[in-house]
Order: sequence, then structure tokens, then C-alpha cells
Amino acid sequence: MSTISPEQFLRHIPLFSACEPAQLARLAEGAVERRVERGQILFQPGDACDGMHVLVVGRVKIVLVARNGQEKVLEIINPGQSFGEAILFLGEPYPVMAQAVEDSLVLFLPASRVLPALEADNRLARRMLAGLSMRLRSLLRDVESYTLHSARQRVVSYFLNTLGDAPSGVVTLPVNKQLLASRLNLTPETFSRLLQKLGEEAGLVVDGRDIRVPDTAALRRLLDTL
Amino acid sequence: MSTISPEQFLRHIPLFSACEPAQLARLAEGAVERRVERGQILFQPGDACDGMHVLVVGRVKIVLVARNGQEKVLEIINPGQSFGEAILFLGEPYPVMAQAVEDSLVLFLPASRVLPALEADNRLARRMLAGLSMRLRSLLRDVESYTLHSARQRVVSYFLNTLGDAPSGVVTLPVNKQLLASRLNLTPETFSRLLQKLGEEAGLVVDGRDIRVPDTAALRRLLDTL
DNA sequence: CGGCCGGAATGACCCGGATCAAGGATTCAG
DNA sequence: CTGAATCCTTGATCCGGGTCATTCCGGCCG
Repeated sequence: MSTISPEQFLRHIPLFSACEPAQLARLAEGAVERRVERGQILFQPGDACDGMHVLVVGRVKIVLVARNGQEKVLEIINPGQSFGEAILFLGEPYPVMAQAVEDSLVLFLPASRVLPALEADNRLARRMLAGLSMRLRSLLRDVESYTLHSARQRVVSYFLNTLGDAPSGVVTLPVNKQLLASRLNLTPETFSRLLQKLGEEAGLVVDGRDIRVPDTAALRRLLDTL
Repeated sequence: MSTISPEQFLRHIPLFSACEPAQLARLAEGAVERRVERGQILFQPGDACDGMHVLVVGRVKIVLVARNGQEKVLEIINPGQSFGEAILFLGEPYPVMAQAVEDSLVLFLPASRVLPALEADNRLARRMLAGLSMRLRSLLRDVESYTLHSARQRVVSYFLNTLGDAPSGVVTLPVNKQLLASRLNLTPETFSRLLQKLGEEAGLVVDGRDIRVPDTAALRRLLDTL
């Protein structure tokens, strides 16, 4: 993990790519690099929010935590993605926890830089609106799958979405199976059993984190089979 | 339902209240009044989105619709609330259906007016960001309750949220029970049974759409009782 | 080498809440 | 008043998926 130029990096992610150079420079100037190792917590429910984050290297999970300690993975952040910006506009404490799943490098952009940049550059504001809208839509899809789809449908959808429109292929899980299970809102046990059953029904072959899907169409047909 | 002045009306809702007068006037100028009667559909999944909506009078439900026709109420819109603005920034068709639950009056604001107004007035853009963030957070709460809370916890939370911090009070359901049940992600049957059980356990008295809660604290205690 | 530890698979069992099927209760039209 | 929607309740039954417990496997360290 070598040192990077925050400005160079930010320029290449969608949210900031249309940003005016002057604003980008000022944002990058205030950016703070945070190196966190696997398991370390970036913020917790209840923490005050005074900026937003962009993941440079590694992997971060965003998690809902219930009073009884139960956890539910909301999102798995990949390099180039930003997170925690929505709560910035509300002046409320974080409702979720962010924890590094692997050793990671994160850019922290303080609110004191972001908000003025939004005022000054309405292309940035426009991008931010689009970004929030996308996040809203993807949360909506989550709600849809939790409320209208069965566990097997969620698993099948995951593979179909990951594969795109390829007729066959190999899906490599981005994280370990328990984490992904939580993201799909099921227990590791059911996930394991479903993978097994999908092996019988659609020919999936599981090899560690690699899952070979020989026939996407067959998988898609399973979507209606409850 | 008498004729209204769109400009006057828009001025009084949070999203537009900080708007520059000139922009507000232009927005209002392009506004289209849509009168819809109970049951009528404002837009459906797949319809192109070319504007946003503000409810003036009546009540509208936002609904997820599955391939098999199953429905799930996402939100119940009250007068003064806007809806359908997020999808405006994505250039995608609506992912949900909007249907009038009562005879209603809706203002339609075409994208051709809204987008320029956002460009020209960054106070409006700022409000819009805050609005989307709030919607995001409330969807997050929904995900939380669907994935981490039991049916009874969702019902109890509904009453607690509606009552605020009053020690007791009467909650009048805004819509009929099947609709509210769907909003809470349960069947009418379970909702009915839960109301009955909460009557025994916390003294709730159900009288049509009015539910008397004699002891908020007792209700709150039930939150941990699974 | 053996012991340990986190991840994964598998089996036995249970339960929350859905489904299916009948009634009541209201409301409104004629 | 009568019929007919629509809404709500109540009972009987079922099942998807969670829980608990055990075993297995592949590192990895002493």
C-alpha cells in the first residue's frame, strides 16, 4: 500500500470526475488518509458524522446493529465507492457501523470541505443527487428482495446480477460465505444448503469462493420455481 | 376540492420553502394539476419518469409490485409530501407504482422545470439533497425492521413512533388495516391477531381505526419481549 | 508433528407467520 | 328492508427458514 495522490484518485471516481478542478483541489487538500486493518471499526451507530468516506484499497462492510447485538450486513463497499455521505446532510449520528473486512485505505473528506464545494460547484451537487438516488434505488431493491422474494430467489438473483447476461461463467464471492449470507439476509446454514440444492437443480459447482454457473438460463428459470 | 394557487402551495412545503422567488414562480408556472379518484393509478413500474409529484389533497400509496402480482406498500404519502423525485435523477423508468387511496389532488412538476431550477438555485439543490437523505434514512429504518425485528416489534414500534413521547394517547390509523398491514410487512390476519394480543398484554383498545394506548411505557417494555 | 481456530457443511428440530377457509360487521345502493 | 361489496376477525394447518449441535476441513503456529 504505497502513498497516493488524493487528488488523482478522486478525479477518477464517478462522483467527483465532473468536478471543477479548483473544487477538486480544495477537497483533496482537506482529505485525510486512514489506514485501517481487518476488523477495525471506522464508525459506529451513534457516532457523530462530520464528513464522508471514499474507499481506496481494501473492503469495508456497512452493518446494521440491533440492540441485542444482532448484525445485518447492508452493503459491501469496494474500492472507488463512497459511503456515509447521506447522513452528512442530516446532521444526525450514524445509524450504521462501518468495519474493515480486509486491511484497507480510506480517504476521509471532512464536511467542512465537502459542503462548501457543493455550494460552489453545482455539477458536483448534481452528481451527488444522482449518487444518492442510485443508493436509494439499490436500497429499494433490497427491500423488494427481503419482502417479496424467497431465500432461494435472493441467492439466484445474486448470481444472475453478478453474471450479467453471460450464458455461463464463474462467480468469485467477494467475501467469505457468512458475510455474503448476511448481506443476502439469510443464515450461513441456509446459504450453504441452498448452494448445495442449486448444484443439483442448476448444475452449480462450488469450489471454495469460486462458483461455476454452467447454464445461466437454467438458473433464471428457477426464479419462478419459488 | 377548490382550485389552488400552485405557487402559494409550493411555498409552504419544506422542499421549496427556501427556494428563490423567481425559481419558485417558474416551477409553479409549469405545474400541472392532476385530479385522481380513489383507486386510480398515477404511474406504474416501467413508466417513463419525466417529472416529480407533490400531493396537495388526499392520500397516495407507493407500492412494490412483484412479477406474480404480489404487492407490498412501501409508503403512504400525505398532503405536502413529494414523491418520485429520486428516479428523476437517474433517467430510469419507475420501479414502483403510485395509486390514489382516496380522491386526491396532485401537482405534477415536469423535469424540464425542476432540473433547471436546481441548476440555478443551490439552496433548492441543498434542500433536495437533504430530502433524498431523509428518504434514504427512512428506507434504512424499514430494512432494519424487516430484517432485525419481529412482526410484533414492528407493530409496537409503529404505535410508539406515532405517539411520540406522550405517556398515553389515541392513534388513529391513516388508512384501512390491510393497507397498514402491508406497510408493516405483514398479512391482515397477523395484524389483526397482534392487535388482539397487544390488547391483552398492554391494554390497547381497538375501536375501528382508533386505537387507544393507555400506557406507552408498558408498550415500550414489550419491545424486548420478542 | 499435533493442537487449535475460523469457516463451512450437515442433520434434527422448532416456531413465527403465511395460507386457506369460514364467518361477522359495516356500509351503501336500490 | 334486502342484497352485495368491502373490511375485519378467527380458527386450523402448513412450511420456509432459523436455531442448536456436531463434525469436518484447511490453514497456521508452537
